[in-house]
Amino acid sequence: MTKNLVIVESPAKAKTIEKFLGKDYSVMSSYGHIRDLAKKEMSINVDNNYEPEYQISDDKRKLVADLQKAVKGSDVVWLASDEDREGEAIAWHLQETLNLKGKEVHRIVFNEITKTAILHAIENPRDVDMHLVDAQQARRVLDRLVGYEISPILWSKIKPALSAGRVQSVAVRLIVEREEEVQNFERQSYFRLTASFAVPSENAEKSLVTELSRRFDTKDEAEQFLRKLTGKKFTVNKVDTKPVHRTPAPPFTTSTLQQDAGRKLGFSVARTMQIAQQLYESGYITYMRTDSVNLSDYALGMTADTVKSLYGERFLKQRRYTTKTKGAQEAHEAIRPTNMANTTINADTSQKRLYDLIWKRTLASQMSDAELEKTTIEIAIEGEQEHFACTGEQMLFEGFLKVYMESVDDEEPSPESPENILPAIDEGATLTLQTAEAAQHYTQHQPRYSEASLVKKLEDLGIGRPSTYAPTISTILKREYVIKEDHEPETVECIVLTLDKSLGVKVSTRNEKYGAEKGKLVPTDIGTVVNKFLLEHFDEILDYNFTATVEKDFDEIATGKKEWRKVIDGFYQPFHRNILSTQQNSRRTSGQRLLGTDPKSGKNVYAKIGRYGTLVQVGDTNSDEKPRFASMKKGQSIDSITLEEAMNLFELPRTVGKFEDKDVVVSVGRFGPYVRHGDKFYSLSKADDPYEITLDRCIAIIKVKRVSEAEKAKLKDLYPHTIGEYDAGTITSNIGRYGPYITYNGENFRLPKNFDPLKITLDQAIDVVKSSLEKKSKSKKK
DNA sequence: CAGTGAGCGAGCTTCCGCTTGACTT
Repeated sequence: MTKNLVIVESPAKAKTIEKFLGKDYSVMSSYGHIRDLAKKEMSINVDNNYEPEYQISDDKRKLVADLQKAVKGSDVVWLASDEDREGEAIAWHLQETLNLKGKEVHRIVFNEITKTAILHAIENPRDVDMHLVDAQQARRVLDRLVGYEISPILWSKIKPALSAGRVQSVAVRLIVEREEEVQNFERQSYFRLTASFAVPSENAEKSLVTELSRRFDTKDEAEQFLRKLTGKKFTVNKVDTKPVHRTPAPPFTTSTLQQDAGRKLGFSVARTMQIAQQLYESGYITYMRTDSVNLSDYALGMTADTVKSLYGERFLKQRRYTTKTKGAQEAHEAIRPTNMANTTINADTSQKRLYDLIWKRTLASQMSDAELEKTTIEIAIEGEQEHFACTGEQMLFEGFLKVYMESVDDEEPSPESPENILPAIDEGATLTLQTAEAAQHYTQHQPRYSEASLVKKLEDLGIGRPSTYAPTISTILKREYVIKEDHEPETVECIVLTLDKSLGVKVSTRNEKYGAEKGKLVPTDIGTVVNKFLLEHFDEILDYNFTATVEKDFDEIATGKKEWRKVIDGFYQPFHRNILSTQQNSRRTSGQRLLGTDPKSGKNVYAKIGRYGTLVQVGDTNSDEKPRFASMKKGQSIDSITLEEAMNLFELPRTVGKFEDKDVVVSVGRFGPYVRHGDKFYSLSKADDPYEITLDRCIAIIKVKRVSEAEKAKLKDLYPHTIGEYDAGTITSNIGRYGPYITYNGENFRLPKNFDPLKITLDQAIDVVKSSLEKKSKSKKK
């Protein structure tokens, strides 16, 4: 009997596939890449034709040993990693690493996890495609060269531990440039003229709210026009009705799921991915890292059945979507429920909500267009070129809108509500003007990027992959290139001109709110300075088209038209010369700004980036006397800090007084504001201001901390608490860093939430031990 | 855990893309 070993990338996939194949097949997972360039150094031998030095990743050693063992006991090995560049490389690394000599080795691919697809794949094996592997090697080597050669320049020229890369540096650039636009934006005022007309109808009079076809720049123009309306004749000169269709959005990809979950559920990109992972592992949805909008035949059939049974044939329209995304690799299907018959699932609230979104989007993608009737009414004004107009929509057939409406980003106008029915009206009818007003409005700046809209932009540029969108955001946040910020709305007084039949034009004001934004990405000083430095010296890498350009080369490597080492050499030679000259010739950059002179000493005061963050400095660096330094507070920035604010920073550390014969000193440290009393430190609460806090308040803080410490010490005396004796010895309870736990026979078991570690009975404790041991043995079997 | 920032020099930091599991006190 032939023994077969199939290796896939994901363990959840392995589990599913194992069911489809017979006893002769065992399926294991590689958990993604098993080998990579060593982390420590460049690990690319530039002088030896860019030979990469690969190393089994630390966390994969045991796995590789297990795989090797499995290979030994098999006759045929099937490398079934994903059908894309990275998947091909994984297959090759497996081939290189596992001892496959004497074994029959095949490369197989399937992008649909069904029995038919897998059996078909096994009947059509091939060899590892070295051209595709080389394209991946080129990608990997390029990214390492860029990241590991530019980053050290930043350490020496700006600040240690900074980083640069093909993806992250462009992400930061987008955010910096958007912020510049926002800061340079000057809002323009304009006047919108609206009027309502009485429309006679059977029962009661109805109103028709319309807007003038022209907007005015100034109040005078608006007022003039408004005045002209009195006594004019208004005639309906056009009632235009035409059918419109709306088409559903394609099924979710990683990027569109992140966007929709962000807008509709308020999830961060990372949270969406975490919950999607849980849904995937529970078998509720297909793979969540994908750039494909494609649905398998199986999924199409299943979704069609669901549409028919829930809404009937009339609502069904089968559609196949094709991707327009740059550089998409489409190794997986779109994100969809594994079983459309699961209209809802048994899970926690977040999982349910995300699943619901995926289910609805999938269903809607296979439903009929919504059919609407769009009506435009135009009302001519006697003797004027301008006219009033309004549009309405009436739903004739809901179609997919029955289940799902795609949300849009805040940069786009929100979709009109599908139902806005206008009163019946005839062309040529004369209408009576009810009210008219001209209201001032202001133009608004472009919205700042949210996590999800940044992902969308990166995807449009072809930068980054589904598996890296979330990590990229966390990297630029971790480096403190950008922060997430809320922006309070600004209240602006707007002029409102109302036409009053007897009195003419009445002037009043109305407050409007502008510029409110939540959870948007904003660059920090470091982000801005690093971006400027990179643009000045490495504009090629920061170019929005850099990735697209190198991807073309990678494609040519993949088709065998180019040799990967030559492509890399063509890039590296000039790049490395630039690295050397930048290191040699560029000056240290600190983003320094002169704020003014210290009123006391007359010395210069600067704001700049230092080794540990942004700071203010009094006195010149090269003068005889050592300058004084103070760290900036959270929320302050080089661009916006004033001289006065800067000088205030020097009031710390501040001696507030004496307590028990020891100095009480207030300051701000690495971990926030604190009080020091002798050699003991006490954190200040958020409400306490280190510049204002009194001695009494400091003493109170010290005393409270002492009491709580004493209580903790007392509590500690109670532990370890003896619960009782069992088979192998005493069971005790304790409280550790991660909450209450019990110890038995040298092993620790976490205590479920509803148990009090001091009151738990012996029987309950034994239960906890037993059930934990059961769980452990189960997971071991897996 | 609660400093620092110049300069000296040790030793450290860093990329993108593929995948999940951790198990402490």
